[in-house]
Amino acid sequence: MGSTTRGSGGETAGVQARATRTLRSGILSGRWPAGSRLPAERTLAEELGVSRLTLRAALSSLASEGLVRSRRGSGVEVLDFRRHGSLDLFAWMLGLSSAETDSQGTLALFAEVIHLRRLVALDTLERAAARATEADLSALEELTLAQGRRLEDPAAYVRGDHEHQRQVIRIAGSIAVELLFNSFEKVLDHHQELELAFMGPLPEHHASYELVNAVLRNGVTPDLRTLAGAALDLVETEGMERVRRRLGG
Amino acid sequence: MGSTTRGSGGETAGVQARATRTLRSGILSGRWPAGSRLPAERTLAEELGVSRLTLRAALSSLASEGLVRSRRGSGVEVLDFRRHGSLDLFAWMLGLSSAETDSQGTLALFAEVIHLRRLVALDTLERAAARATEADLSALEELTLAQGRRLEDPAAYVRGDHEHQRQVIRIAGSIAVELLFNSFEKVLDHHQELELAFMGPLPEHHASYELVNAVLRNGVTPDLRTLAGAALDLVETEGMERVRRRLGG
DNA sequence: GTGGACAAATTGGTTTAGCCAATTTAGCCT
DNA sequence: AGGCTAAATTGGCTAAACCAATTTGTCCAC
Repeated sequence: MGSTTRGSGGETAGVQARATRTLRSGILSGRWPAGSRLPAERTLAEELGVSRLTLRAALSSLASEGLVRSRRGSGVEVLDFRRHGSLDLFAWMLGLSSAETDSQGTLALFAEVIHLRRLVALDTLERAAARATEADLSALEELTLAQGRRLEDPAAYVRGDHEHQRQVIRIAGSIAVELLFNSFEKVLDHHQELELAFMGPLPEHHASYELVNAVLRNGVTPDLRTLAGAALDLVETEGMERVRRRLGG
Repeated sequence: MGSTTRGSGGETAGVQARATRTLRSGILSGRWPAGSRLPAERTLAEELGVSRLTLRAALSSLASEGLVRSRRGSGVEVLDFRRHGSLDLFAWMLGLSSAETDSQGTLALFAEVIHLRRLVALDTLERAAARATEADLSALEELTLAQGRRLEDPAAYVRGDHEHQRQVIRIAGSIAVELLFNSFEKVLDHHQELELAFMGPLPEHHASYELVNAVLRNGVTPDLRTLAGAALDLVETEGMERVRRRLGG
């Protein structure tokens, strides 16, 4: 037909993606509390200014995220994301608290991810040390060298650091940990400035690669295990202190 | 038709759900390798015998699971789930390897989840011990009593055990760990018989609650920490041995 | 031949309209 | 009241069509 029935105002990218974000925010922020029911599809579609089918595609995504559950004839029930959600939700939750300049909430969520990462780090390092081949080790050292060339490009350095971590995880041979790391990465990607604050000065951070590579090459003795654990605790404490300063001012 | 997959994270038996499962299986099994492109929506819809819009709803779910990415004009790209997937995929991966009677793969995946759970268990227990109130403790003891009444109903016992674990996590106050636990639960729900094998005889398992509750009540000293860690390792080793026997015959 | 501009074909994105199926609700009969 | 039936509500799915971005093919100028 004639003129396009485009919604008023600027659209970002994708009507469906926008609807999904709106609904997800509404659920995570408690606007639609767990146990309640969303408005009927036809109503909700009109409220959001999208067609019913676009709305349904959005609901389909939310359902696979464990946020809602639809039952024919009954309606769309809002689930308790603490019981049914996955870690990927953290990225969105961080986005919310950040938008409201809720530095306390942001800090707490960020700290949880960092802590969880630390919990699996030592075990993963051990397993990697037990399985690393010579080719693995030289590949890691190549990544370390590449990181040295990115000291002036923080964004690239962070990406490279993730790649290094992923490589260690692959050597360790745990698909579960790698998938878990994907969730971490989504969170950290949304708050790169916080991760950079956590890392501290990049030259110092870059030096720490040598330590990791040495551990992987020489294996982990029980004594070294205790030592490495303490070192990781220290990294977490000092890093979060930097993040706190960055957020609190 | 199919067995009714109950509530929580499961999928109902609809046309869209079936299409989603088909596509997800195809991707996870490597039929459509990472980096390749799915057939055009119109083609794929006809192949699967669904309308294009139903197919799109399925693709929408897969996209939010990190399995595919569609770009207008270009097509639907299959992503590398090891780089973009979340832990929730484990439930489906286990479903696949089980269907092919691939007991080796099933065992490896199950072991990974158990191991990951053990990695966060001790830390969570410590945090819970540091924060538990009197009300928390009596609530846990109530759950323990309820478990005693379920010794003859394994399915109910497993659900109750998950509830107990979740309660400890809530006391510990970590949303991240609770969301992680949701992913564990999805996996374990799909293989309840393996979790029951892991647990061993229920009366013995039920006795172990007393230990956990005692630790929560008395706090965790450094000595106790080492001891509890060793105990958890033992539980993992013995439990997986039982699972291995169950699978291997 | 080579390179680039440009049109056509391909492909995902979205809307409208409508029918089917399960659930809920309201009213009726006993 | 209590229980059964029919209507209203609500999600599930399909069809046809058009828009927008990308890719591909073609043709012309050099």
